[in-house]
Amino acid sequence: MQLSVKINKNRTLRESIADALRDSIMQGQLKPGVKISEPALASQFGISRTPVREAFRQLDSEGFLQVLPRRGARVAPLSEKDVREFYEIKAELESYAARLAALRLTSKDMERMEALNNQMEKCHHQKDYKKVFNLHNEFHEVFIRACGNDQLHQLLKMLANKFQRFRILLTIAGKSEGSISQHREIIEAFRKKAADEAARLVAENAIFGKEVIISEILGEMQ
Amino acid sequence: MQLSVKINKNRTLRESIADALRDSIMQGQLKPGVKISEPALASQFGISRTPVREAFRQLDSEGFLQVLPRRGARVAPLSEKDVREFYEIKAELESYAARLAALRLTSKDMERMEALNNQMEKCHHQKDYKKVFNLHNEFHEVFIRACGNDQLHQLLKMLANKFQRFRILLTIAGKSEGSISQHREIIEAFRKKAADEAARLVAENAIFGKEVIISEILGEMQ
DNA sequence: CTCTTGTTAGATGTTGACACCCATCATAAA
DNA sequence: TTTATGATGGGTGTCAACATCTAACAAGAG
Repeated sequence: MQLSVKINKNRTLRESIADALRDSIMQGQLKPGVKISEPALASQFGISRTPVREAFRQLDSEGFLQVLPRRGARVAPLSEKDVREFYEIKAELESYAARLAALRLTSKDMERMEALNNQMEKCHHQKDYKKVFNLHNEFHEVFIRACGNDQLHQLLKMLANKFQRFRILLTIAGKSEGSISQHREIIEAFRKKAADEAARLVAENAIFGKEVIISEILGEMQ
Repeated sequence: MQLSVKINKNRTLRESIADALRDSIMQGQLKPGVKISEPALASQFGISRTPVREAFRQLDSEGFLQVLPRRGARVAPLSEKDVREFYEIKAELESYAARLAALRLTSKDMERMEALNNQMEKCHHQKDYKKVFNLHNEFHEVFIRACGNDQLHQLLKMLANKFQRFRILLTIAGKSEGSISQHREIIEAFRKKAADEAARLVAENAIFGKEVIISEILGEMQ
C-alpha cells in the first residue's frame, strides 16, 4: 500500500500516521479486512512502532480499524447491514438538525446552500465526482452546523467519515441528480421556514441515498 | 486518586488501565479538568508508561479524556450545553428506536421491562440508587436492542457512558419517581403496539431527564 | 512594578530491545 | 486420510532509556 504521510515538524508522528491511515481507509485505498502490520508501516516511514501503535488505538475507537489483542489490526469491514443502519441513523439525526435549523438559518446560509448545490450540478455534468462529493458534504454541513447542537454536528461528521468509503460510491456512480433536485426542495422548505417539511425532506434524502447504495451499488459489487 | 485495577493475566495492561480510568471517570471519582500524569499512573501500578499512553489514546477518542499533544491528559470537561445537547440527541435516537421496537418486542421483552421497572421502584424506596441507575439503563436497553439497529444500540451505549457521570446524578438525587411512572406509560404504549405514542413518550422521558438535570442539579452545583 | 528572557525541573514523544503469544507448518499417532 | 502434538518464525505487549518540549520560576531590562 502507498500511504502519503506529510511529516510536519509541529505535529506528532502519531497524528500524521493516524491521519494518513484514516484518509486511506476513507478513500477506499485500504480495503476492508486488509491486515495492517505495525512493523511494516513503521519501517516504511522509518519510525518506530510506538507512534504507529498509538495511531491504531485511536483509529480503533473511531471505527476505522479493528484491533484485536495479540492478533493485529485490520481495516474494519462494513456490512450491508451496517450501511443500512448508518443511513437510518443519519436520516433521524439530520432531519432533527433540519427542523432546528429551519428557524435559525441566516440569509447568508441560504445563499451558500444554493451556491453549493449549483456548483454540485455543474461539477456533476463535468464528471468531477470527487468535487461533487465534497460539495455534497458541505451542503449538509451548513444546516447541521446551523442547528446549534455542536455535539450533533460532531457526531454526524464522525459517522459520515466512518462511512465515507460507501457514501462516495454514490457520487462516483453518477447518481447525484436525485440528490441535487432533492436539495432544491430542501432549500425551498427552508426558505418557507417550514421546519417539519424540511425535516421530512432531509430524512427522505438520506433514505434515498440508502436505497440507491443498497440496490444499485452493493448489489452489483458481488 | 485511588484506582482499582484488576490485572487479569488474559487481558492487556492497556485494557485494564483503560477500563479502570473509564470507570473512575464515569462514576465521577475523577473530576472534570483534573490532570492525569502518565508517570504517576504508571508507577502507581508498577508498570511502564507505554500501556498507559495507549489507554489515554483510546479514552481520548471515546470522549472521556482530552489529550493535547505535549500537554498531557485531563478528564474531559462537560458543559451544561453538552449535557443539554446530549439529552436532545438521546431523545431523537431513543424515540426512533422505540418506534421500531414497538412492532418487534416479544412478550418476554415486555415482561423483562415490567420486572426491571418494578425492581427500580423497590430499590428507589430502599434508596439503593446505584442499583436504580443500573436498572434504569437495563430498561432502556431492552427496546434499544430490540429495535434491530445494532449500530444505533452501540452509539447510544457510547453516549450514555460518556454522560454517565451526569445521568447518575438524577437517580442519586432521588429524582426517579418521574421516570418510573413514565416507564409504565411506555410499557403500556408498547403493549398496545402504539409505535408513535411509544416514540413520543420515550422522547419526553429524555427531555424530562434533561430538564431535571439542568434545573435542579446543575443549577445547584454552582 | 510589569514585561521579557533565560534556566531548570518535570513531562511527553520516540526509540530499540526483549519476552511472550499466536498462527503455521511439520511430524507423529489414530 | 485425519486429527493431535510440538517446534518455529513472525508479530504483539511491555519496558527502560533517550530526545524533545512545556511550564514554572528567577533574574534582569524597561
